[in-house]
Amino acid sequence: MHILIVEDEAGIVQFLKQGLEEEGYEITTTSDGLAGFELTQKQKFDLILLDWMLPKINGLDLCKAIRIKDTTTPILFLTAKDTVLETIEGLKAGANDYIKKPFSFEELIERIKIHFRNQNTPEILTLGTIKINLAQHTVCTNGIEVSLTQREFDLLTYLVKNKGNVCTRNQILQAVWQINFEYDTSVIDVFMNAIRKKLNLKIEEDYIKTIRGIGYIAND
Amino acid sequence: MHILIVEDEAGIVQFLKQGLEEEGYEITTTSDGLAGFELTQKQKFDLILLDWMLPKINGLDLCKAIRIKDTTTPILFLTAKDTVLETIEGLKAGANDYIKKPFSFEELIERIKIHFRNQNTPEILTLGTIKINLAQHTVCTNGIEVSLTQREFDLLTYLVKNKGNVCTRNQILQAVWQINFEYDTSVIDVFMNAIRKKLNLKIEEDYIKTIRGIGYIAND
DNA sequence: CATTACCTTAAGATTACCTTAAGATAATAG
DNA sequence: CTATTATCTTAAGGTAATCTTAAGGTAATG
Repeated sequence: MHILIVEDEAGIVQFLKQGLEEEGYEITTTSDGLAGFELTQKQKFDLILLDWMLPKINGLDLCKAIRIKDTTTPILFLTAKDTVLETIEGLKAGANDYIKKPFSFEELIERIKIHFRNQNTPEILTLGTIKINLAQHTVCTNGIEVSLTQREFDLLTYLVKNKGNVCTRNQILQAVWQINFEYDTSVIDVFMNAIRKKLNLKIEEDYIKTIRGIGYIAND
Repeated sequence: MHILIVEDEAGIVQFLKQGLEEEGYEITTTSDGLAGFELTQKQKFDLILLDWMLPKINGLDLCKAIRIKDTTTPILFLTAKDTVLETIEGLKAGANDYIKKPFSFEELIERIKIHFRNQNTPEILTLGTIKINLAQHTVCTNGIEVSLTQREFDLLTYLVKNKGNVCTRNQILQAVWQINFEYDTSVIDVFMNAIRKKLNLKIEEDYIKTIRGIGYIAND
């Protein structure tokens, strides 16, 4: 679990980083809002801790900016601005929690954990007659096991997890290949081809549809 | 959205029920923990507000009991027990938030909304009987799916997003074609034609009207 | 009635995707 | 540590969908 901390007071950063690392989280820190924003656009974090008063872009605006593209990553304010109005403003900006300084580290941990609690995705994903068993790392179509390579498996899983929504090529590259920038490659095509072959999907057969110019979509 | 309130102080119940109903939520209330538990086993709520001190079963135990079978429904504590230790205990029992009395009703609303935020009602744009589903990248007219190409889709989406406002040809070129300078082309016409054909729009039919000399306007 | 803007169609150009194969890399076994 | 194998990535040719251009027709405007 990778947490981004955007905070400019070195002491607090140090305190948080150390404490959270002891809890087993991977931590990235930055001290100004602009750098924080750029980080969030380049890579995906599992959770973001935000101070309100920050150089360049303040926490509130940063929160809003992140939420334009990303509506799911939990954002927790951690700030000395403690009035009700400020709290409401923070939450309205898209934050998931608003914790006032001074705070109990123990409580912070618990409030962070809330957001990781229900990330245990079901063990078996389905797409029509295709079954993906995440625990066993196996894929069956019509009851017959099909052997997929790692990348094939990851790609298929990603599409199925986002069943019903278009996945853009860039989103796929980010999620499956961890390539974070605009990049001209045709790997996706090659793997889509492999998957379709192994699962006997015709292109017209709509379990996985190509959306020209955008990406792909999985659907039962 | 259906909220269960488990709280034994009649005044608070009344206050919450009324306020939340005004916000458009459906409210069920009960004043003791056991009844609350039985309700949760019988029906599914979208969110649960819990007091700590309750007759028969206290809020903490109730929370744990609910979490045995149901790990997803958001549970919010709303209690006068305000120490850090109690907060942590509440969160560890499986609650999603812990709000201390006295609380601001406005803040409560925001903290409730957090949990409904990503119940992603798919973003659907409409224009009369035409529905555009952005996530699925599909367009339906009178319930029948119509297949549009990328450009057609972008153009239609742009017009519908600006429903009620005239879009000039230059604005359209900028938004859909990323052409930023005065440019003599008739692509727009070609695509408008294609869209109208595919969606069975007559020119007199006013979902999309031509504003001669200016551009186009979409309207229900 | 002349002019202008828009509609419509079709053909050529372009782009995106599919497919295959070969070279590069990583994992595994000898 | 090297050989072998499996997997990943790059590259390139083919194909089909899509986009753009262009040109003739039609309706609106003054």
